[in-house]
Amino acid sequence: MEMHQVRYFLALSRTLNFTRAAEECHVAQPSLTRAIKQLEEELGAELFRRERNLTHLTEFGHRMLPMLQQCYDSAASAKALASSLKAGNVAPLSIAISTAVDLALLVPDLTELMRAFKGLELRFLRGTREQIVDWLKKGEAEIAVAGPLGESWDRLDSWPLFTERFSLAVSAEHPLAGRKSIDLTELVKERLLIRTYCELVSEFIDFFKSRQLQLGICHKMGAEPDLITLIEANLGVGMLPESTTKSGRIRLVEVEGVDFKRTIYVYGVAGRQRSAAANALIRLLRAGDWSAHEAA
Amino acid sequence: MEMHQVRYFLALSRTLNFTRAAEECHVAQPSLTRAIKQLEEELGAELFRRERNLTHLTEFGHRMLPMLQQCYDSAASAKALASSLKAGNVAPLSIAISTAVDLALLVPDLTELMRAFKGLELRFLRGTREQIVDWLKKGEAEIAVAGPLGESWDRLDSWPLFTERFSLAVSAEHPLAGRKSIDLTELVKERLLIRTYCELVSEFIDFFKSRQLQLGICHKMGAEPDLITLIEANLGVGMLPESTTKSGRIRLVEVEGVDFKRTIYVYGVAGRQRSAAANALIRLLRAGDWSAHEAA
DNA sequence: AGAATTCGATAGCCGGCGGCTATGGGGCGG
DNA sequence: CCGCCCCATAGCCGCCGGCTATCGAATTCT
Repeated sequence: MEMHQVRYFLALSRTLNFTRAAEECHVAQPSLTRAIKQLEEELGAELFRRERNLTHLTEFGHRMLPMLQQCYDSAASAKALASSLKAGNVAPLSIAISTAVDLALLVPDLTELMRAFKGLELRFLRGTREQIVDWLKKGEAEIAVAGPLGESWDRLDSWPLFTERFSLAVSAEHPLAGRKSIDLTELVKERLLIRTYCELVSEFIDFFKSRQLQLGICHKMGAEPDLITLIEANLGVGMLPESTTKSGRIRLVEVEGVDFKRTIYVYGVAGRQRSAAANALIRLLRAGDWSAHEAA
Repeated sequence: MEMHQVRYFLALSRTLNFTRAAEECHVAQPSLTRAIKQLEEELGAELFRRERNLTHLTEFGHRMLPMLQQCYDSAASAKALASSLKAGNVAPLSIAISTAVDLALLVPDLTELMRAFKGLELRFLRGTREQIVDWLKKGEAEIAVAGPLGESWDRLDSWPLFTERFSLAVSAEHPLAGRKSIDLTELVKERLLIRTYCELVSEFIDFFKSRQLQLGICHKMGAEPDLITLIEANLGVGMLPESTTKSGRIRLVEVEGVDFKRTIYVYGVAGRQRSAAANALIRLLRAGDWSAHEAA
């Protein structure tokens, strides 16, 4: 079954006249006649009853009409959507963001971006390092914002934005809440909430091992807001990057002897064309003022 | 946009590998490559991002996928339905029946027909003489059962079934109910219900005119059951063919001097192939025993 | 009745398009 | 480093869908 046969069939089912249907399709009448014949042969039954001025669809043709109509319509709407996409340029911008990065960091630049690209549609993908690299590879995300993604893929274009310190976050009701700083050994006694989604989590664990320190009971958290909730409820404490938005019911405490830092990067894929919006966002992020978070 | 391009596109969007998609479609890889290129050119944007083992749909390709899938699916289901129709032979039989003919007349033969053609689907069209001829012309009905359709179309194949008399039907409460026969002049004083849908209605009117008789107030009825209802309610009387099914609350009275008859025919269209079921029904009807209705 | 018109089918020609093979080039893995 | 995998390109060939011309039959007009 070929598309032109479907087109001719639909025209003929409207006009019920081979000559006029052919005109409508801008072909000669014998071409249309032959196409209909072929279609009938392929389907195994007559579609039309030819009777000069009484030509009409057979019962069989009647049954075929809706499906062939749908076939043609969906092809037509595909073309229509294609040209509307090209005209309106409504290509959405997909951004992968590490679960360990606070979206609030991007808000000012996203606001600016939306001002520049009216009607731009954003799509946010949240996940771990592995997922982010996968999304970039498969083109499901055009750019990504995350901590270090390692050497997992050499086609990553990366631009550092800023480097920030971690510090201990505790509930306002927590015994340590009033302290300005504590010692590393004090931390071990606490119920520490592990940010399993953090790019540096394995380095973090290794850090304790290298100091011969045994961590106590830890909850493994899968999302930053969940972690914040538990800290607020005083069910644990957590080492949080300073850029993370924290509520008023949380206090920050410096931990002596821990000089843990992370760098946030914006990533793209080398050798892959990016949309104008994606390039603009990269430019905005790189030009942004990150001094509020920058470690001394 | 051609069907093979759509087919190749769908295969490629599954495999994400030009070589394997080509194998799936049983064509050489360059053929598929070219087809995809053409499709992309027609739609005005790239459908795939070619990256060896990371080849994937672009955002644009993602948007096109559902519609092209639907396009292909509906073509496929058209073919599927076609072969299932051919195998199961479930072509419905469309029968046009005059509003003036009681369906009960056909019931015995229809019962027999259904026994012979298990799973046969019937479609009944009810209408006036003009509608019936139109349905036959346009192929919307394969056969028809009605009174005389006139010389309106010379391609009508017609077979008479029986000829029957008309007589006067009145309510059991009507003054004439007890009478065996009345004179034509008595009829004129009654409120006569006119069967506008009857093939013989104009002949009927002409009959009165030719006798110089002025009809009184008449209701114009559009359907036989409505007419029966009004007679039962004693809101009028009607000249009904004897084959019409009447309830127990209706009495028949002969009208002297009126020898009005109608013949019921089964019709087909000359030079048009009929389904086996249609031919069988014609045969059944012609072979039927109509003596119960036949005028003396 | 005869002429003109309409409508679909047929015959036959031609060019383009979709099929193929062979091959190139570039990136990835052993 | 070699070989393989994957896609693109070049170029050839045969089919298929386009066309014109024409016919036959049925319908309409004169």
